[in-house]
Amino acid sequence: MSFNEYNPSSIEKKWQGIWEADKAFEASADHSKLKFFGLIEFPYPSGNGLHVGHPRSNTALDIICRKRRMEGYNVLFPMGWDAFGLPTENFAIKNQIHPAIVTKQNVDHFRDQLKMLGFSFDWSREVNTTDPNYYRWTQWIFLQLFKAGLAYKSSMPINWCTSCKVGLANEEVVNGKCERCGGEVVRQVKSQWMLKITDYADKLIEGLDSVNFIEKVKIQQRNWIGKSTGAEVDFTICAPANGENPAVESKVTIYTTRPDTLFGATYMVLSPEHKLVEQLALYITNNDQVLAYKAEAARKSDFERTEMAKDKTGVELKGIYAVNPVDGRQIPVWISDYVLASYGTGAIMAVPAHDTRDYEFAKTFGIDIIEVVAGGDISKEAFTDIQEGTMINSGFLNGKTVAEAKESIIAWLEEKGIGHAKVNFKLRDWVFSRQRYWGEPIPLVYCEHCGWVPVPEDQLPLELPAIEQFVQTDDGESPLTRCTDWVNTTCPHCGQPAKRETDTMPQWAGSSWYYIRYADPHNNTALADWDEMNYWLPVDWYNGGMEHTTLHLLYSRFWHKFLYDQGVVPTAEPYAKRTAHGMILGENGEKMSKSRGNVVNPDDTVAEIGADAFRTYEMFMGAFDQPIPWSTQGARGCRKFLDRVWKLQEKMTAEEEVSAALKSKVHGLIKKVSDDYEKMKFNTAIAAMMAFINEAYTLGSVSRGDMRALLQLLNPVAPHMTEEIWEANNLGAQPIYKTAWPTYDEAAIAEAEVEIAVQILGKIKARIMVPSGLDAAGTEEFAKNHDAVKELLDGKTIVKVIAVPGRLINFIVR
RNA sequence: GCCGCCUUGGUGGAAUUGGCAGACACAAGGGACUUAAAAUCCCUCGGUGUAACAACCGUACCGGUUCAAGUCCGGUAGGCGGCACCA
Repeated sequence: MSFNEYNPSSIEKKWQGIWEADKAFEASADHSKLKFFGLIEFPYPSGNGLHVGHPRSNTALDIICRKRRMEGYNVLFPMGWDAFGLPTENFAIKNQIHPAIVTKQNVDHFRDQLKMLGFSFDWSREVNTTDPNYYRWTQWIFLQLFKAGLAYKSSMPINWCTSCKVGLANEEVVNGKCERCGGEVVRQVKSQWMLKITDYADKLIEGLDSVNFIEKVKIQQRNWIGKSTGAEVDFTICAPANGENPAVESKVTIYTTRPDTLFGATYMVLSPEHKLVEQLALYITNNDQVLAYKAEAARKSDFERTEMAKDKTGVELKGIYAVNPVDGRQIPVWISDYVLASYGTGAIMAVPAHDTRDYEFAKTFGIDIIEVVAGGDISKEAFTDIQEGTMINSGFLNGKTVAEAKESIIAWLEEKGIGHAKVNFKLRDWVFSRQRYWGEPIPLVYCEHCGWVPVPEDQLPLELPAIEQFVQTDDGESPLTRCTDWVNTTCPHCGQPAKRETDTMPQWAGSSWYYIRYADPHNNTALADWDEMNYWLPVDWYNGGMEHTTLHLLYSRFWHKFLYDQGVVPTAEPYAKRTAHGMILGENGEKMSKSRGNVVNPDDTVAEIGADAFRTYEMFMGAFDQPIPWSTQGARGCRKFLDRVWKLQEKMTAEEEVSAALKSKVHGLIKKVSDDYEKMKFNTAIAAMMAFINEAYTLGSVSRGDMRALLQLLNPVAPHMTEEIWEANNLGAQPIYKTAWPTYDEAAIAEAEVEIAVQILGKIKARIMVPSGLDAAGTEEFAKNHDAVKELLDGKTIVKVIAVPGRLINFIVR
């Protein structure tokens, strides 16, 4: 019998055709079967096409899903397109093409590339966020948020990208620059739609306890939400500062996490934007200075503010003072931009002895430092330890620990009615407006009489009007404002003339719920049928990039939890399990980018070594969760491995069963590969298969049974060539993907003999073969009677023996 | 500054979680086949050392626990990621 050369391109096309014709990977409607919903982040179809990073995540979950199907699960492994967004719109502006056309071209290209790689996606459930039948439900969800009071319009200062001319969420600002274009971000007051994600802060933290996310993701989400417990305390502010009876008294509430240090508060700081600064302007004797400082602070971008974090600046509000409520002491009031208007109450009590920032500030401006927790050396630095230390100089708190003092002072404040325990979060509400064309229109109408009125649900989708000019207006408004035919409408409530909202939703909108749509992608009456959601949700395994931890992953958890509270979805969490892949770097070890010229194109690699070898290398190159540089040579090595698998056909005997010579190896391999796939240790699974192949070549032959096991195990990684070998040699009536995942017999794994190390005083002196299955006593007995060991122990007195069955024996001698 | 992770041959990485460090590859060197090259196959491949063994050293560095440490504990240095004046 002679064999053809391994020719990936024809084999891969052939099997992709068969899978498509057979609808091999479509999820079944049979809800009686156990389900498995595997998900990878659907890509943004950029004009550059797929890069080698995409297939890392895709192949990993493709392996898991192919294995699950063979294990008998009803598997849903869908794919779609997160297609709204800026790059497409910018490309459209530059080239005078409608973004919808660009999107279609890009999607077609991406789809071809993904199909080329042989992923077992259920293409019948493909979704596209720019499809009106899809974004109809994105709009519908927004309306539910609006009706529930979680969407509001606000003219708070927002992050404004000077280059994209678009408002950004906090999450989209990286080092003071726009996450997308790298442009300068400044604070600008704009009227924007906001979503109250802060209402879900606690639920988003608590929910983490119920899901199986990698720890890193949980930690990052918790830090981002930034829950802190402390107290709000009312201080009285008096003016003028001279005279026995102040003309004005007003109340300022401060937030602190250290109410225990109240006796150490020697001054107060307001953020420059604090409203009291304006209200008391009349009494502030150095108001010119104050106004100048405010103007300077406002001019600084957030980035500049952070850059200057080390040097504390500020201005004392002369002419007024605050009263420390705990002892009636008069303390000065300052404004400084180290106090943020957007966190807590925008005002703090400053305790320089026990807060590093306050300490720096006090040192700079020569303000009193009063130690109230003993244990540090406040002449050198602030003492901020809360575990150690005893209260001093603190009246009724003296002698208590920090924790005890906290409790007492809060009780005292509550009794006096001037303070209470308070929880704060770093998480900010989500800026949901974009002054852009290529996004979902926000389905609201503004009516002079009725205010903001939702577009009636039966009128959804509210489609994007066809326009020709996609650039923003000169004052940074959405291009939709030019489309007066569309903007001018009637109020759905009172019927009078009204205007549509021209802002669109951010890219995160469509991706916040797409996994739900996969359960029932063609539904025209609901975002998905309840029974379908009830069967498929939650997503059993979601793999993606760490960069989405505080963006997409948090946003979609928020939407899901809201929908759950509304009774729209059946589960409290969207994703049962979350894993993350490491980034693939260029061959020079740097991040792949066009400007660095180190981008590897999957098309070229697949043309050279085939999709199966490409997939194998993506999984073999290193630990799945670590960043790894690409190596063209390494990829070729994986092709060599598949060549050797291919040529193993020539070494196949007529024996149908697993061969006696390889029996323990085959069973061991089944166990190893099965376990490793589940742990995403694809590199060691493939290494084990390579070792098995090497063993088979050394032996000179394999049985048909040996080959079956190997091909089944390798199939999820290299699905095309394994099917081809299987079919060409009639190894089964069914293709591999319809066979059951191989099982192993634990007893069969054991070899007759195993090599163990013999140590004397912990140093390896010899290696001996011992019968397998011996316990510690048996191993010791056997070893002591072994000639080589006898020789080693000759003339020595054994003090102690440690035997680890199957591994080693250690003689402690004198 | 805070939180988290990491550091093993020339390179990517293994090591059943405390039990034979360097699996499996890549690169390199040598050999076979070939007129030659490619492909393929075989051998060598942490360091010192030896004719070859032996022996000794070796998982960033210093110290500790243990019969036994890449793995656990304490400290130091370097790198990566996230947050960053959040009171």
